[in-house]
Amino acid sequence: MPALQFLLQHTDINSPKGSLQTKARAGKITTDHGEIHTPVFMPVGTAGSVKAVTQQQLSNEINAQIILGNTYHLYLRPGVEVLAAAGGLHKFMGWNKPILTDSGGYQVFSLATNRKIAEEGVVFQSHIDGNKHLFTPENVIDIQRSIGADIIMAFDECPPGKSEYIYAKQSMELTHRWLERCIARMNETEDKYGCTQNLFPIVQGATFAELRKHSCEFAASKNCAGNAIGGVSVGEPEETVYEIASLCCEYLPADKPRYLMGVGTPWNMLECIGFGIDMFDCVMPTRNGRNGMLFTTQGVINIKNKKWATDFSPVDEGLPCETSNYYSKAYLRHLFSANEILGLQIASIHNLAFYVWLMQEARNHILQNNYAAWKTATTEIIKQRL
RNA sequence: GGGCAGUUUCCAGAGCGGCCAAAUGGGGCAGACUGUAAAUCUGCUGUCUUACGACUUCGGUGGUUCGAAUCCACCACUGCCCA
Repeated sequence: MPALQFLLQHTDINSPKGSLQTKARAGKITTDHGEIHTPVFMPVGTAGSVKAVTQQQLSNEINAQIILGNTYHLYLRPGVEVLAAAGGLHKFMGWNKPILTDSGGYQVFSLATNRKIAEEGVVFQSHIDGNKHLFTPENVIDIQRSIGADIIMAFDECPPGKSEYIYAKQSMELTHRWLERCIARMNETEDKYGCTQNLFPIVQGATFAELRKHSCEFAASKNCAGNAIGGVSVGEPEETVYEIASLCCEYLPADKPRYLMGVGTPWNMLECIGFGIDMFDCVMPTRNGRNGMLFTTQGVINIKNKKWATDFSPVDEGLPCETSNYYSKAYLRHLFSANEILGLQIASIHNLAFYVWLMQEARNHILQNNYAAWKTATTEIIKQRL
């Protein structure tokens, strides 16, 4: 019995006749750690930290509703024992809102040179010390139980976007068998720390419509609290991501939240909201922020460029974020030039605030029945290079 | 006044007769980054040219040599030491 509830509050389908329509939805997810209004962007806090950002900033300034952690990273460091002794990741890191943990499936992809996949599971070579570790659907569930995540991701294989059909099919089938083992493990283990934990299956199938459809139907048949679409934005063109997301939304249940994993750019998210996606996560606002790329209400800025050296206007005046309003572009560029840590912090806070704000705006416009028009106009602005 | 060391492309600094438009680092300029092995990575950085290539550079002047950033002479600066 999942404690996670999804209330579908409004769909763009209800827009007045004759107006542009999409399949965008506004909803509310309720977990034991609080509510999540969708569409939502979830900042990535891989190793129990959203890089360069404090929990207070996440909560108060960025208005993050939920963050991610990563099974693989947290398992390696600090390890399950420390997390269990702390009473779970929420207490350990001081974050009282919902947490979603990725299963380590993405590391099957990103650490491809250091792992070996088999039916039983995946043997990883730690990127930290080279030690070998076995991940199975069962122990990945156990680890995520110990982390204490509100939303637990099934263990999957995330194949490259350009995978051949045969490989994609076999990989998807393996992911499906692993899903059944994850579900079985969930059923035979208890929630930890007094809060309900909910498993989300992950749809795979690479770029093949037939496989994606089948994978969606398979995931849907498990009747989990929500469903995720994986294996996107892993090397395939943007248009392909849209096709997959759009297709999957047709086959994933409408009364459950849909999570598009690892996506993406601000305009990627706006597009996919239009297909009926509710949840996103991506390292882009933090990683690209640390590398000098700022997403703003006016467009994209490379703050390292000399053109900003004497631009004393705020990083982003159009955003309701104190940090974005307070510091100037010239100052932030200086911090990057001088290799000052504060620069990474400001850029990360700003980008995350922008992502979260963008989702709030999207939600507002869905509720106002004018999402399509707003999306088109907004995309054109925020996509341009300044 | 005497002795020694040095003067290289934006900076620091290699090079000590041809493979040098000149290592390396810094700085500068630009690009990449999508469930984080990333405060990272990749280009470019004398002029002209899409490129091939051509042209002008290594304190100044003059020499030696087929050929000089590299050798010689003088000059100009700079640093250290002795008076």
